[in-house]
Amino acid sequence: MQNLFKEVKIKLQQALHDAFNLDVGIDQIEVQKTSHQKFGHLQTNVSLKLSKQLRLPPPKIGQVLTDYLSKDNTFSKVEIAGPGFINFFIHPEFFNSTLNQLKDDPYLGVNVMPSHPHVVVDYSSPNVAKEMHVGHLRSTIIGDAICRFLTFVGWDVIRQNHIGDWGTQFGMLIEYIIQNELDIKNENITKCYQQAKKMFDEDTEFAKKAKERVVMLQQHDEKTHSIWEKLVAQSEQHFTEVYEQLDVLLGEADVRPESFYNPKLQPLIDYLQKENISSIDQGAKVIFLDGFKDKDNHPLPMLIQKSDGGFLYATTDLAAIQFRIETLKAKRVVYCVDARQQQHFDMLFAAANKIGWCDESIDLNYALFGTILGDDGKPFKTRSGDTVKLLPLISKAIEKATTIVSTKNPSWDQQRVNETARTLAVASLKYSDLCNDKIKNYAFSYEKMLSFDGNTAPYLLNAYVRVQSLLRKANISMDQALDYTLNITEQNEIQLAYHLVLFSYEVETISTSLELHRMCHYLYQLASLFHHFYEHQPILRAETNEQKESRLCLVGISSKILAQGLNLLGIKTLDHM
RNA sequence: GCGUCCGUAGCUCAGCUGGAUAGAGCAACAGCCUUCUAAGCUGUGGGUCGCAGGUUCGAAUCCUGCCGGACGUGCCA
Repeated sequence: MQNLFKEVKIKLQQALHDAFNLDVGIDQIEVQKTSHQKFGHLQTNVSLKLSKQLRLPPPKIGQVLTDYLSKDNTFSKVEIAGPGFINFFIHPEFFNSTLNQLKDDPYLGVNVMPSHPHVVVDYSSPNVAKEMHVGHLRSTIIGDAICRFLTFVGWDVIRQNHIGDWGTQFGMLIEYIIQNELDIKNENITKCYQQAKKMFDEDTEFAKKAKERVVMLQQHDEKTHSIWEKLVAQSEQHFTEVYEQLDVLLGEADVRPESFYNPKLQPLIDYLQKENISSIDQGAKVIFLDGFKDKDNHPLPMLIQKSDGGFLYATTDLAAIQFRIETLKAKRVVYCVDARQQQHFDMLFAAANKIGWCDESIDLNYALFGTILGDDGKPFKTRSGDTVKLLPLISKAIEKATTIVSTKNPSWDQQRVNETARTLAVASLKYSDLCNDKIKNYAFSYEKMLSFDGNTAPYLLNAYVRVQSLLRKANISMDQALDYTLNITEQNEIQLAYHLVLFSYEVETISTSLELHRMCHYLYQLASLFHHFYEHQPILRAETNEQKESRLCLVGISSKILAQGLNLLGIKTLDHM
């Protein structure tokens, strides 16, 4: 099924050919939504664009095209307007037939890729021996939604959780644990880590031992390695708990930690040296890349091995990108990372190109996001200035949602309240993060995200709940509603139907651009149009049975698309609230 | 200094590859529940799109230069 824009473009292409003997590429024809209902549904500016080429004034071109296209029964009206726009009014019959087809399509009109190329999505990436905190929230939520979109349109998605489980910090932590004879099962590892860090900075003797411990870890010293393994296992348990709480897809199979790449680093460095891709500068091994400058305007290289022989995060990222391209056969790689890392990844991609791992057919990209801010406009912290841990943050959202749900439904038992509140809280956390352009910083607020007014998860879920309630009252399932024949006639039915037809276009656009907030705005608009329709058209009390069935069908399609859209964002729906 | 990103209503934000009179929500005010969940709907007020040029039939959008803010800028990640 073509999306509506493309369908109209093809018609225009044909019209230009027939009327002016002019062949124009489909990509050069612009068709867009009108800015105003009174201008119809779609408009094109081709007559303005082609005026010079055809050596005719825009209104003249517009008139010819309008006469030609008026015969097409897709449109109820085609008119020229303003300086030469052509406005298209779509015939309700078109919406009826399109939606009657779409309702049985599991992909809801979305064009699914015929082949299933591999895409690697790198996201979440917490660190072992540290609790997950607010800094991991956006990567986890955004990455999860991206995976869901890409899977839906046909990519073979390979999730990669690049866990930080290696490096000097483990030397000091393990040394601290051994010296104090601690059993890590009974310890707060975050506190141990802070203590170890403090000693490392203050006590030179301890620092020396910690550095020796790093070497022992790398050499697989049995005692050292077994403590490390326990630390990793304990942390992974914590990560799993967070992922379950957030309903994200990440599991143990998606973990590919830094330590996995460790054996590959020295051979990689040797290879790059041998091939003269890297060089030695100021005692360190580096790759010089065009276009990167330091603060003195000198060439800024990517540092891949320190002068003491140690590796850096660029080294591991380099090994990882090679693995993803060569072993995982990725045709596309998406890094869901903080915008502050942009330059690092620009260098990484440039290096991958320079080394020759990828050609133009491989799309290396990032989904950059801004910082979560508190009420004060500064990075979100606790009152005492500490980083906000994820589990308490989720708990607090659930707690606030519980109050809201139990107030509204005093007769519900505790379990029902808890389950509903959990879904509502997680939906709110995710939606408030996803609904703004991700490159921008955003202000975190429990009150706003849990509000039923405006562009929020509760508002959308409520629209869905009203639909479910309606279907219960009609005593039919959603599938039964979809079996009815759609036959819309009223203005607010047409507005809603028009919006529903555009779902496929939105999904396809987002799968390329990764502008997840577009889906939020699409769904918000869908919910508004639905509420509008619901308030103004009787459904169960429609005048005729045919009208009632048509409206139930429209309700069914609306709810199906609403649920699918939310699902792509990683948000679960509710039947009652 | 250089680089990246951001600047749209009092507040939080949309505005896609340039298109007609720049849109939502919150907050403020005024209406609508014997009638499908009023956690909803309807209406009113509120703007030199940071500033100045340029390109264009046409600029919030593209280009250049400023102003303001955030971040980055070789041995942390």
